[in-house]
Amino acid sequence: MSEHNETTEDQLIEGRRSKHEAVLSSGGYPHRFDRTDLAADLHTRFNDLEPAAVTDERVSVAGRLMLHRSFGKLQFGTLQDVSGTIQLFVDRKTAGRDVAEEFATFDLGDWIGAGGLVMTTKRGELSIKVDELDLLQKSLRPLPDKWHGLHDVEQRSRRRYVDLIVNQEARAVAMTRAKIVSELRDQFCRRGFIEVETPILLHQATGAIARPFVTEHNALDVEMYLRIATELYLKRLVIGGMERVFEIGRIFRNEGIDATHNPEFTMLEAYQAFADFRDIMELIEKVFVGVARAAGGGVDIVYQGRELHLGGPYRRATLTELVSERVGTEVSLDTPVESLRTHARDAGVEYEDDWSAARLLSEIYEEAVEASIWEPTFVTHQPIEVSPLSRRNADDPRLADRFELVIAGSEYANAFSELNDPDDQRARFETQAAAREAGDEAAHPIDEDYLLALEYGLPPTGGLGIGVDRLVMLLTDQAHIREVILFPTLRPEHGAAE
RNA sequence: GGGUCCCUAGCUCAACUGGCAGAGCACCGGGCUUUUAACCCGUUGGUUGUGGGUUCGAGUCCCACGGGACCCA
Repeated sequence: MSEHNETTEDQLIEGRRSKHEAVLSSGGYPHRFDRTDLAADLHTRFNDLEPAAVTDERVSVAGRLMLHRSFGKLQFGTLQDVSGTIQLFVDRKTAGRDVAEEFATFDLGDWIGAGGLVMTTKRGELSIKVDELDLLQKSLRPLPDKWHGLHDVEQRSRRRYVDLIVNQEARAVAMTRAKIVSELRDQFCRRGFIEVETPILLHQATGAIARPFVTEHNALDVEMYLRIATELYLKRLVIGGMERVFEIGRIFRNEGIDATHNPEFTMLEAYQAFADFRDIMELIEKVFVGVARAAGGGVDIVYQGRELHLGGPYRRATLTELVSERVGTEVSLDTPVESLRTHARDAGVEYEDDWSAARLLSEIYEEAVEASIWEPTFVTHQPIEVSPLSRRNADDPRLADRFELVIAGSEYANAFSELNDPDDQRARFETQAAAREAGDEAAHPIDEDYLLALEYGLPPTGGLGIGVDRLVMLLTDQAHIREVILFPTLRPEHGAAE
């Protein structure tokens, strides 16, 4: 058909485009297509069909043409739909010349619809004996290598649609993520939690210790911030009497990008009135078991080549216990700072001279302990200094009734008995504000409106936050967050504007 | 922010210490009635990320820029 045989990308596109234009000038593409079956359903339904069988079952399927094999008068195609693949069998003799010739003009990647009888080949491959074909939409661009697919990590992220077309793994992760999120929602709804939506665009970024994205509202002529947590709004709702609330939402933190951080990520936060942090531990154990099952792997999984057990109960250990284990001797907030400095040094942890015992302990934990925890562990009773929104422990007010759930060396959940004393909360905010004054941009600002709300009374409440992306990584055995986010944040492709 | 490495055909990858840019897939042409990444035969396809420099000669060496990967902070 073409007089020149050039095959740069433009020319590959040109060949497809001329077929496309031929379709347009002869009436165009169908606006819809009646499909009777998904590929996967056909495989289930005709599982028992013996080789070389032809049924009288007429079906129609639709999807993308992924492979094409031609034998002169016989053609085979692999059609991929959302559920999987099914083979198309085109016999010039039975399908007719028109159908056979049309099929031969299709390019890999084209969206097609096909109708015919269900059959199996001599080798037993379930197929459709095609006698009707529709080209639903041409793909003007060639697909990546049919065997190697698309490997380039950057292109897989930038053109996720291509990744999804050619890489089965990418599709599986996306599907599993959807199941996980759906199961999370279900787990909380089933327990009487009400799903809510709180603002993303705020006058103050509160509820966590992180740098926000800044934007502006034109009509109000004010600077605004994208939320860094949903925490304080959800607690306002508990104050309002919505005793159990949760939100699964996008959170934005203006920080670096690495294997476990994307500037926008998904967090689930839930708050339960009349519960404390110990109740929340039990809740999380149940939720994680349910979610692991929904993800299809069960509670005993393998993450990055190593076994991991998500069936509870999980180990509970205080932060000071874990640090004591690490340094080989009993330490606590009462250990002299000198001695903690020595332990820090021995553990290779750098510190500043003005750090308190609390700060030294949490630093040793973060730098020298957390990464070595493998099986799920509730690390409890963080110092108050690093927990500005947590309730104090009744026995030792220097500690928070708080925990982090650590699995495979990273944090999957953060939870606590919520601080509901408005005066203590004000004092904590003021401490944070002082740190902010001293140059710590990420320190928590004072949220006067939240303090006002607290004065109306927050009942004793347990709350939690779960990093959904990391949970998906865990359950899909992915080492990088970009693999579980369909469109991860990237630099603009052709350099930054300006 | 610091360090190391990578960018070659649409895709996946080659090209010894600087010496004629190549293969497989895809595409195009031919053959083939049960293939499974079909196979066989024959073509075609390149501003080696961009811009400079060194050199008789640069994919290869140097500099800058763009994008990416990994490690560290």
